[in-house]
Amino acid sequence: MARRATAAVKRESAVDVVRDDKFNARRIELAEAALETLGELGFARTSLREIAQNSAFTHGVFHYYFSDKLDLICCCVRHYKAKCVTRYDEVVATATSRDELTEGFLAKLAATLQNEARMHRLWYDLRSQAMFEAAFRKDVLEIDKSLEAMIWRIASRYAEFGGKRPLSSPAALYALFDGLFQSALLKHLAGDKAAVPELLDEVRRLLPTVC
Amino acid sequence: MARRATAAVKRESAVDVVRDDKFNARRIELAEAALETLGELGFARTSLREIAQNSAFTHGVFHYYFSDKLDLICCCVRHYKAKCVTRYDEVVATATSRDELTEGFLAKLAATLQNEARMHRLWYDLRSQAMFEAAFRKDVLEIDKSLEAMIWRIASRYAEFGGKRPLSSPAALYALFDGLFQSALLKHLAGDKAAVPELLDEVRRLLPTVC
DNA sequence: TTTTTGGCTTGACAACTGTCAAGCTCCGGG
DNA sequence: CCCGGAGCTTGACAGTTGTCAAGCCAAAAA
Repeated sequence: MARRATAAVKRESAVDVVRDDKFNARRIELAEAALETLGELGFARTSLREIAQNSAFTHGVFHYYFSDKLDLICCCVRHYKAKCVTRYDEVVATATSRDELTEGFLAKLAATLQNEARMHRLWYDLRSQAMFEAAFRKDVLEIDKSLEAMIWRIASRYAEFGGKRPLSSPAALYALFDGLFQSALLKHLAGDKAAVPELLDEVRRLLPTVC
Repeated sequence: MARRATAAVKRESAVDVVRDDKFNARRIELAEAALETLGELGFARTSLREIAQNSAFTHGVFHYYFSDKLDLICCCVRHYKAKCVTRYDEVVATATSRDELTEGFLAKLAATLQNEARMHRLWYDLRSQAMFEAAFRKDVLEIDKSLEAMIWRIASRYAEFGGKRPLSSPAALYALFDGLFQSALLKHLAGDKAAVPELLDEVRRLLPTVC
């Protein structure tokens, strides 16, 4: 890990900068591979060797790019964040009416639940891990905040279309939707075909009452 | 595990019944010990030897009383259920007004968050595990249902005092409170002193608007 | 008393874990 | 062309894991 030390040096040469970019790119590549396996097996059952086997590398690389396993997982969490906190922003930006926003949101919600179930169960897994492992807390709390803000943007826009303001706090609103999504995800993974439509119905009914 | 076979036999002698009672009592005793360690370390980091070390027994017993580790954890989950799904029922039964119900509920909520944080983070951990491990799903879904019913009893009683009915579905109501509790728990465990009062404020504000 | 048996311990097993040193390969700069 | 080092692999390490057979001991059964 001499690499991390050079990164701290004030004046880096151009070639060092390039090397650091490559280094970080590989870190992210490895984190992405790790996310795949983590999403498949969950935190408790995922080993470095298993991650490596589902990637183009061998298990030794991870010690070259990460100080230890926690460092890798933290990197995974941070990378995951970037991908998910703007998921609904396009819908918010392009919708021109309440109905359009509603349908766009619901469609994205359903698609997420069906196509990215593994990534989301991992999120819930890691958020639970943060309750035990202090090293995860900072990143997890940050992601939670970002997700809360994302939900708030949707609700605000929705209320705006009706000339109103959301009736509850950002925290309560996020808790509501996150709770519903989590429950639907579990049912969906358990093979409950009704999980997705039930979630959509619930959200469709709820939106006008909270905003 | 010849024991489980005898349990299936139709006509048991009185002595066999006593033996089975002792057997089940010990199972629960071991499950309770396991819950302690699980609440301390979380599912991912808990081994049978660690559980045994925090109990009065040695690691071999667990194979005598449980077919494997999953069997033990399932037993833990089921035992946990019995202890938590009636937590607020006394408050519901004794309250004679909206205010009394509110204050009783909030007090219990705060006490739970402060004194049983470890058991609750374990619940969230195991619920996440259920998204990966099918063996947990049935029990977890059942507990979730029971908890939803518990919240619904509170809300119904609260609404009743106001001569109203809850404004949302049981599922949405549970999602809301569960989401808020989960978020508060994480913040509380992260050392946020404001987590508990913030949760209480939020719930106090929310109750009149949903019921 | 002797025998049996349920309840628990002990110790061993193979597999698996995170970690890391040593060494390989191959590319860029000299 | 050669050489150094970055990037990656290999193999080994010490420790831990779930599992389970063998055996011990006290209490019940004979």
